[in-house]
Amino acid sequence: MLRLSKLTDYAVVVLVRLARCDEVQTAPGIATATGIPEPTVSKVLKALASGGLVVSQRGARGGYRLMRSLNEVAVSAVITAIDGPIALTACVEGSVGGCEAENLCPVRGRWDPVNEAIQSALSAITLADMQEAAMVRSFPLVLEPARLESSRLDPTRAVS
Amino acid sequence: MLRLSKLTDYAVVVLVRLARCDEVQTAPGIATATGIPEPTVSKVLKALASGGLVVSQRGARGGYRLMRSLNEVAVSAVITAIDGPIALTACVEGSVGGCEAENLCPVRGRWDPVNEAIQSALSAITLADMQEAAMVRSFPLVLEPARLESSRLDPTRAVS
DNA sequence: ACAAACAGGACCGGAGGGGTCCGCTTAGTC
DNA sequence: GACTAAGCGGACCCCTCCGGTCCTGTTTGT
Repeated sequence: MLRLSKLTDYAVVVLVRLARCDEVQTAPGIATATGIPEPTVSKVLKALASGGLVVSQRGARGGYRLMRSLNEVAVSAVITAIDGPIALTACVEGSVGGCEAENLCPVRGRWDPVNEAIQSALSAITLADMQEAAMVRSFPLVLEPARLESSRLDPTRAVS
Repeated sequence: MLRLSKLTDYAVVVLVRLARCDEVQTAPGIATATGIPEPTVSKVLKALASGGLVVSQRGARGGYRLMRSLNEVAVSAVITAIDGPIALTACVEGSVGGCEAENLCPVRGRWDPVNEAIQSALSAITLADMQEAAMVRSFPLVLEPARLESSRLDPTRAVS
């Protein structure tokens, strides 16, 4: 299913929310504004901060602020910040020298072109593009009358 | 991490193995040839058969045969056969009307362009491409002396 | 000094996937 | 026609990972 972690989804919401003004916004404030639980918002923001997508202001009256504007942030950057490096992992990931038949295994390196293709695809899409896509979905009555309803109820609204 | 299921990885190995000859090959035979446990090979082949990537011959002297040649099979087809539709799922997948703030939620539809980009990227790569990439990795001494070793030991050999 | 807010880690519960097994059906072979 | 090799479909378990929460610092404005 090529599942993307839900945290990454939250990250996009938080980043878009952060783009609404230039001043710092607190994690509790974003939580109430977006409906995402506060601890989760905090967790997401920490990851985004360490990923260089937002800057944090500690102490009282602190909060977070966008580092770059939305059209300068690629989706790949968000995914990398939340989920780590983008990779369709082959074999057992994280196990150092775990596969005993490494030399015989015909899989080694096989997914590299796929990884590169996905990487370039995700680098070409910015958060501004995603925001625009969401905007389109906000006016389904005009553009695509049947789409909102079907997509809301159909969990298989996948691309393929 | 954009994790891809290990079963899909196995599927590629199995398909490449199947491409070695036109005659039917049994699941136990492929299991011994690839080192993948026999029940798992069987499971993968079942999924590939229902996905139309291989055809099965039942009964004694039965087995599996490729439906199309490797350069006619896109990676997206394999992923779809094993893992289901390709989608970076937003919100809670499978829950019908689970999100109570659907109209307010700014996420709805946001990932659509990303899904489409990934879909097109995966459709452009065939198993023949992956096989070729694996072949390059088979001669690291000539092409890239340091690559085999580093990639073998480094679980973070991701694209980004 | 106090309080508000971030930082960093520990922790837990549930869902999903890897992997296995079993009974059934099909179809060559002797 | 019986036997057997092989696929078919499903049930099942265990383990890992992720979502989500919490707690204890540390920083900094008031």
